[in-house]
Amino acid sequence: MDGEFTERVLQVVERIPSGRVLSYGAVAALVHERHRGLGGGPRQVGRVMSLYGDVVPWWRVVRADGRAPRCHEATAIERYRAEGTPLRAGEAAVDMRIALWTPDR
DNA sequence: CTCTTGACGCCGG
DNA sequence: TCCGGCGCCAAGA
Repeated sequence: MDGEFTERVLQVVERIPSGRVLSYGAVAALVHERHRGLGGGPRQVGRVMSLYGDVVPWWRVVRADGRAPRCHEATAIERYRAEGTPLRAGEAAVDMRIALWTPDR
């Protein structure tokens, strides 16, 4: 791949269950939590997704307010409908209070 | 070395 | 809801 940070990010995203999501910030926090000292914030997670997102369920990583990643809303929404991800009524955004994944452990 | 750019986040207006 | 501003930080130019 590219670096350890990239690998850790992809690992986390890979484990997000169908129908659930994580925000960019949450992914960054998880990586940081499991590997103290390994830098990288939400923006770096977004960078990893733009480069290697095609090998993981990238649509399960959304912005903090539940909206899908920029310029990929259409495809993401399709996936949400396909896997039954809870959406906010009348909006093209995930209902974070229900869909936010909390990895056990 | 100094900008500029992002699949971002948060607060305020 | 839609801005604008600031923080963030790696990668390019």
